[in-house]
Amino acid sequence: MSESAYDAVLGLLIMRDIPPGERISVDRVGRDLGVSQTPLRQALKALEAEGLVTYTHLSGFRASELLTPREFDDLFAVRRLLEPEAAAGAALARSDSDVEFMRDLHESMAGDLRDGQTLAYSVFARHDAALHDLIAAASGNGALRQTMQKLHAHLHVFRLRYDASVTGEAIDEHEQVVSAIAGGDAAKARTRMRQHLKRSQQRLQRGF
Amino acid sequence: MSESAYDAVLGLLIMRDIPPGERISVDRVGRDLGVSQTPLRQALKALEAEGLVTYTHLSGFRASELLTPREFDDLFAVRRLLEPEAAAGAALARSDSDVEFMRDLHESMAGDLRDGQTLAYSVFARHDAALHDLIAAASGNGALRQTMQKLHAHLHVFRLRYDASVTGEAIDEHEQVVSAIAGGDAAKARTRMRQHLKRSQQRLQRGF
DNA sequence: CGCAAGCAAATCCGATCGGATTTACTTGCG
DNA sequence: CGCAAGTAAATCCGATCGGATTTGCTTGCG
Repeated sequence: MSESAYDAVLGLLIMRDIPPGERISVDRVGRDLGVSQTPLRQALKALEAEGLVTYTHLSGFRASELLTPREFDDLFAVRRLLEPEAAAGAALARSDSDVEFMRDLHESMAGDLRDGQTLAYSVFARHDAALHDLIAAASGNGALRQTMQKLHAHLHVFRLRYDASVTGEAIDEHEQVVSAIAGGDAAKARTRMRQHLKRSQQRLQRGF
Repeated sequence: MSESAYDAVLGLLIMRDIPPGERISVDRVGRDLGVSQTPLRQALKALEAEGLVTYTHLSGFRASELLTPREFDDLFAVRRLLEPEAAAGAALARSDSDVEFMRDLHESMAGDLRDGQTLAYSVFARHDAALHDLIAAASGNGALRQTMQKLHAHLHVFRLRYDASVTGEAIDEHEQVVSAIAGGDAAKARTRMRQHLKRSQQRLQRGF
């Protein structure tokens, strides 16, 4: 039950139902979600360990603040260290089903974009996160994957720029990365992921 | 109070008072530590989020298993991605007090080694973790530092090889890294950290 | 002697209570 | 009218309760 509380609060944070910086009253949120304080406090402590909420003694929990421009850059600097290597590793270690899942995800994104023109950023962010995690998983390095997951890069970025519109560029770059992985070309996968992150950062930076 | 419970359980895990894989009874440990179940379960949930304990519904918590050889290699692969960059960043961004703290720590380690000949590995591991964290902090990249902290590399390695004896090599390598950082030479700091990690991995691997 | 069934102890885990602290509002005084 | 003091409501947070599940032991049967 504390697990469902974790998911519920995570959803509230992602969708900005709890805005960044706002206090999280265990009493109130517990009543809203229909869970008691005990499991909710466990969930909030876990979210604190992941850096998504902060906790102060005798003052309670509050949602983490939005990333500063500096923190945004730092986050992408770490991503640039990790993810190109994940892509390279995936190119060497991927299985057929890995590639299949990536192509499915990519097709789903590309299809949505063709249909509706403006793909809701919330949908894109979720799919994007899933694709990057798939690549990390395909690398076979569990520690690398977990490290990337704990960054919660997509969550932080979405909170920052939840009104962003998605250009087709990101989708194109994904296609480039995925095909390099499918082809087993580690060097190409690495550089294309590096390129994707660089451009993605630039796109999101407009608007700071 | 859940914070002190967190620290207490972390200590039990580090010192193998709770061996890897062993069940953690909330009742029992709570009584031993003199804290109640509510804060203890919060602490355990946080430790679960950090990967140090696992949790199964209706079965409770248990201490994470020891690293497999594969996981050990994966962990060091991630460290090799992160820490050389942290060292390079520290060389560029370090303050005088950063360097001072590093030298103090290093001197403390070197001094202990000269005196007692065989430095207890538990002491070394703690100081080593502190030094690596200092370097990460000096880089100025908070995301990078947090990412390294969440790896809990030193904790996992210590649990694996808690009986290891420390050679002077590690201390020497630290000296090399710190002096490169103090000198502001980013490239040198990067390669020396890379070297240190490589050798450290090799040293610890003997005994698998 | 082996195995299964059943019972008792331990454990899990959410709900709720109560003391302590903080926050917000109101009232009264300068 | 402004500010300070006091009070009430909300909140925090650990302790404890009770129902449900698991685990380990014992007992009895084949």
